[in-house]
Amino acid sequence: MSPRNEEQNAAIKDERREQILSAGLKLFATRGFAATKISDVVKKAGMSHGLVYHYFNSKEEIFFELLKRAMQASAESLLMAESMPASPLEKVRQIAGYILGGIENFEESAYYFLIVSHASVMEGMSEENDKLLDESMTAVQAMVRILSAGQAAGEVRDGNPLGMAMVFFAAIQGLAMYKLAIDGFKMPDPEILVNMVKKP
Amino acid sequence: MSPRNEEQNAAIKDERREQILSAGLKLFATRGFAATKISDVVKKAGMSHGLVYHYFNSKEEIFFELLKRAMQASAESLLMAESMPASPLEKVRQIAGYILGGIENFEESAYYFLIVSHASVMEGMSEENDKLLDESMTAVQAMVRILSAGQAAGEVRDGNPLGMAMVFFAAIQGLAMYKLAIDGFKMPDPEILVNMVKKP
DNA sequence: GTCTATAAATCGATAGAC
DNA sequence: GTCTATCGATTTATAGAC
Repeated sequence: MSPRNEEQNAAIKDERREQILSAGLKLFATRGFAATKISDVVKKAGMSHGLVYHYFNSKEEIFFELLKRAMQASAESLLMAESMPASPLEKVRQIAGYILGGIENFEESAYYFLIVSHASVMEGMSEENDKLLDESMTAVQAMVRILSAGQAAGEVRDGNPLGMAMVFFAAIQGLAMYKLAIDGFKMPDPEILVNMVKKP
Repeated sequence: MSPRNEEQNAAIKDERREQILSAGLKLFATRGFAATKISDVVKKAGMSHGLVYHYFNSKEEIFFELLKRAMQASAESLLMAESMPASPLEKVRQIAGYILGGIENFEESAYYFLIVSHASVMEGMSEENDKLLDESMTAVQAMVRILSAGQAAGEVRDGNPLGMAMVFFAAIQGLAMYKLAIDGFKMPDPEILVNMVKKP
């Protein structure tokens, strides 16, 4: 029988890593870092204890990789929405609809939002973690730019755009939490978030 | 030397319990239940390991007592605001200002909000815990009544009052998290939350 | 590459002295 | 009422066989 070549090994390696990350995503999101046991990840990923440590050096490393992806995903989707050909208020509407829709349908996005939430309140983590958290401001800054443009266009209320952006994301994080915590919770109309910033 | 009487013992007992609860409040709020070690509580409360277990039977019992207080406090303050002689929209304004002000000044209220957040995403806890969580709907229901009255009075936007109430509380929970997580974070203008429900 | 068995460290909780 | 010492269970991480 022929030995596996390097490409096949690399493919297996990627697949196993994704299995672990996929299992970790849901567990870390719903239970938090400390409350998630490696044995939970092992069980959900359907592999042995030792194999997880063959692909990741520690529990924190798994969480850290997920956090990195969460940051990148949120920053990218915000920057993409910002670059769309639409009015500022319409961009806000699209962003709200996109994110709340993703959470409602239990897509990965909901879990990623909660990963960020948990990371925010974790203290004493690696310096790299804190560095990543700073990057989370990319999405906030994009929203601030959109709201400022909306104010210039007379579509968005007067007031501090940063304050509005923070309330916007705070509400989304809180709603993501409710979605996981409250059985049968239905996401509210995204237009409620739009109304918050829409000029009367 | 005279022995302590029962009243003095009861006073000591109350004081020690409060020390433990006060330490636990901040730790559970900022780190979550699983990530908070009894040794952390011991250190912060300034007493021995064994003494904590003299006053509480388990780590969960400490958390549970705090959750009970959090639920009662939020329900009471909402019901009190509801009974005030003011227009529905003005009640919303007062509630938003009161809660955000409390969080801004790092009063206990911020920690209590996060206790509820953590309890929401904890699974496999005691049945009593779940029962308490149901009671958290008292505050939501009060807000729904206020918003409905506001709609009848033409002060509040049309739309599902429950959805607005959930976004309202979700935003507050998210902001409480930011306050603890982000160094130097300033609470936004409560009027942003009022704008969300105010009829144009 | 994958698994089982186990080491090493941590943590919640208890026992018993003062 | 309070403390120190320790048990017992759990959990992260590693070692070594296949």
